[in-house]
Amino acid sequence: MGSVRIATWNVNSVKQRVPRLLPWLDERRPDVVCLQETKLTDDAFADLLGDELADRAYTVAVHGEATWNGVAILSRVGLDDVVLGLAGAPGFPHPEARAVSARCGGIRVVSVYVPNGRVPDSEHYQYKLAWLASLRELVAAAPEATVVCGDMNIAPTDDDVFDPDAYIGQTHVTPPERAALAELQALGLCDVVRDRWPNERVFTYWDYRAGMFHQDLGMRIDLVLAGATLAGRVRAAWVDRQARKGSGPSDHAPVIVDLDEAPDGDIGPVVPPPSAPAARRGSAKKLPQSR
DNA sequence: ATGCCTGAAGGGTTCAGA
Repeated sequence: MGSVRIATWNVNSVKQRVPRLLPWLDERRPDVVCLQETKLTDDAFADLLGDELADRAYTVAVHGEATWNGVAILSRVGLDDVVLGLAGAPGFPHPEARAVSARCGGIRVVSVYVPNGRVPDSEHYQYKLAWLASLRELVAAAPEATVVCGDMNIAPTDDDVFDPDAYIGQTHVTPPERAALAELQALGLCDVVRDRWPNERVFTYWDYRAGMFHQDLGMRIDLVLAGATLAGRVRAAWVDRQARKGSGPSDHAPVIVDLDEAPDGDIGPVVPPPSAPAARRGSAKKLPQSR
């Protein structure tokens, strides 16, 4: 197996994102792509993208539903042992399409869309925590060669939001959520983007409203969490901000990680991404307010 | 003061997102 490029992207409706997704695949040429918020049934996904993805040599594992949620894995380095959903995970009230995993090029890849939580201490927030506990159980079986990719809906630390004060009392930053994420990482998973950019301002999500992207007022909630044998192979790890620009973007940017070939080979030099994120903090700014 | 954008379903408006 040669080097492998793994990407994850919450596309916020694959149907709306086709004009951005296909050119992005052609430009970035990822080997494995984890998608979230596809918002399509599996049949609709196949009708919409089956031919386009086959033309690009991708095999696909989809786990979707109408209207909301939906995850997928695209791979051109093999795709087997597909598992739909998360065994034992709670529903709200019924199981939702928030996880799919497959073995791609010898790597156990998990694409996840963690529940939002809505409001701390709500039923949905409890659902989020319980769902994360189930995810931990799944990963615990074999964390070393596993990579969990997706929209975690948790900012790991205060450095992962543009202004911690703006998030007081909000989901995504509460101690129980961060503890659940830390427990997942305690299985041996590395947050490879933060490890690569320990002191940089790095976000993956910016609200559509109020010019938040233009001002770089965002959050880092889309993560690539790699098991030890994979984390040691990371050559590059970066957020593809270009995909958040222009017309008709998702509100999330893709995260791209390149792994060196051969687990027993030498680790190559760390190559910077095309554009390193700027090291600066935004001024105080309120969040767009909920109704 | 404000759901400030966007997407989806469904129906002329509402919910969800983070």
